Amino acid sequence: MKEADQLYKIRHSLAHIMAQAVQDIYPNVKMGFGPPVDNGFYYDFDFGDVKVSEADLKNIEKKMYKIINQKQEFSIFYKPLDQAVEMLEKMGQNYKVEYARELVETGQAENGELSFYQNGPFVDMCEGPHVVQTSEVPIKGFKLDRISGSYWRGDEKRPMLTRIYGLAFETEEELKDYIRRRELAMQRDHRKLGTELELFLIDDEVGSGLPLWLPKGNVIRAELEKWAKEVEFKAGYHQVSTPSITKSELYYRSGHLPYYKESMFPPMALDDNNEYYLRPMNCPHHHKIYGFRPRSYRELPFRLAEYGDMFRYEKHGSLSGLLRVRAMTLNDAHIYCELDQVKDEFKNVIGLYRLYYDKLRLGNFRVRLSLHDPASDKYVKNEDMWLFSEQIVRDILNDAGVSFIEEAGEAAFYGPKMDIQIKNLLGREETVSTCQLDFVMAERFDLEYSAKDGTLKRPYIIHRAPLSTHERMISFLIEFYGGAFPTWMSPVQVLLVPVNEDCMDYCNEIANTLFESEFRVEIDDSSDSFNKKIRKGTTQKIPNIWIIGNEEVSNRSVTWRRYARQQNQLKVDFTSAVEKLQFMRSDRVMDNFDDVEI
RNA sequence: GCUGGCGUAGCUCAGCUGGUAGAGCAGCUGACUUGUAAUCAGCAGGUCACCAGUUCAAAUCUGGUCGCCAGCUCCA
Repeated sequence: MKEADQLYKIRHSLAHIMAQAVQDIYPNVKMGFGPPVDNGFYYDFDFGDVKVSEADLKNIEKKMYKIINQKQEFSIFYKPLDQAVEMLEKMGQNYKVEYARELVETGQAENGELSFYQNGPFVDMCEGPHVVQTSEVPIKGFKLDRISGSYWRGDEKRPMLTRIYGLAFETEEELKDYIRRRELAMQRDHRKLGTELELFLIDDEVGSGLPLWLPKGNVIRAELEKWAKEVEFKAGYHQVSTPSITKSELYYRSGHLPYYKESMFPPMALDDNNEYYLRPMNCPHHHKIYGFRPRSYRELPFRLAEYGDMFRYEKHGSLSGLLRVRAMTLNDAHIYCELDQVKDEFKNVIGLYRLYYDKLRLGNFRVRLSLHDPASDKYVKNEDMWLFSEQIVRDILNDAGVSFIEEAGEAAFYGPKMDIQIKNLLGREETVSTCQLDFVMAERFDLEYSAKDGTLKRPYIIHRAPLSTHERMISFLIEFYGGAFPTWMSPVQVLLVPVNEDCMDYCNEIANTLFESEFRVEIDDSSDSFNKKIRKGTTQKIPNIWIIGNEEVSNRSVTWRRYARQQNQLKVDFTSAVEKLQFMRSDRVMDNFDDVEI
């Protein structure tokens, strides 16, 4: 959506019209920002002591219809700062005054003049553009959606305003279509599917953000771990295991205390006069393994991998299903290497990302080069090192042909990152995977190696987690696959459905054979009807249903009904059916997609 | 943590303006043994999130606590 687009103008104009309607109903309201966004627009208001809730939206909408029908024209005028401030103050718009001053101070106002848009009696400081007349706004193409809080200027220390979101499209059809799509998307919500498919559980008595993985959900974790271990073995990683708890000293050394304290659970005091913390990250433990004895350059790159459990104290309101949790297991590894190895190692990690993402068919992401912010005290103070290592990562990404955007203030406190950002089905964007270049911890932990020239040098450290945490990765996979996993990851790989009792012997024989080959197989020998069994297996999104009737018994075959291709069943003899299944497992075939043949 | 909303059986939900709870699915039992998405019947399931208060009477009204949802802040 570009500024010149009609849709942009419509949404932007609707924000004004909504503010106008709100001001009409609540004359003392103060306005914050009101921009167009992806699906519509929003406007932030300070209602003072008046409580406004979703029940009030209808009323505001009605007012908006009236304004639109009055065919008011949008006109622009300009004022220098002092006159603008005077006018805004007279209007009681103190938030706008603050912003006007800032625009002029930072030179964002052209010729020091601020632009205002007026339609009817309503005036708002604004860059535009807008539609010419309110009649251009499709009266059935918008709908006030929801209401929420939002800090002024996104700063939690400043007042909380009330944000009203509206949906807006060029036609009523598009609006309805959007709402329909959103409802459909809700069916794939990982929290809903997690319960329906018995993947995980979050229990109040255990605690918010502390998921319990049910037997079926744990299969998915186990399969990802198995895969990661194979891949990491081939890539020269060593697997290690370290405890989830540590003394505070480790975190004073690493700098997590105090840098990271607010994201950590409070310490446990024990009678040995030490404080113990649940670990929020695995890195320090791995650094200790590196530092266990003197290292030689011959050992580098030295790669330590662990699916490590971590615990972070996330603010209550930000927890969400498996997407944001307080206990998680990270596909973690640390690569200790020389400076001239950094490039190759980082590129190899990018190779791993590509392997995993291609296989899982995760294509809808963006890559972010996360840089430090010199103005923030969140980061280790060493500007030269920051610029140096940021340039290394930038060069690597360019060399590897990765397209990315750069963002300041998103780095880890100890180094720049390459982050993979994915949007979930509600449109919330999160970092799934991250790869970080660390120029700080080696010194903090006094990590060294004997270089070829006999001197002691500090290794560089690459932190990487291509498969993310199980929690976040699996939440994306559930939503992306709609709960239908490929055979190799699926909690139940084959469901046998006998047509009648005479088929049971053959069914049991098949089940035993598959079980002996360590396939997850079930027989539906319940007294349900045949149709019901098919339905049950399908709603559980089991990838393969094998139907066994008299015909299959007599020629030792199976009728193979794939979840992804329910209309195209295969008749396969038993021996080759097992062979196919073996291949689907060993090759990790993504048979949950209907373009995949088996 | 902040703003707003919500909280009834395992799940999805009904229960009008206060008169101490109901359905479908799931579960259990029995009958039916079925060729591609719900066979029939019966049984069992809830201190209506929790704690106070108002009232003769609270799932319903008020306050608080906890939890969930959306957004903000923060982050894998």
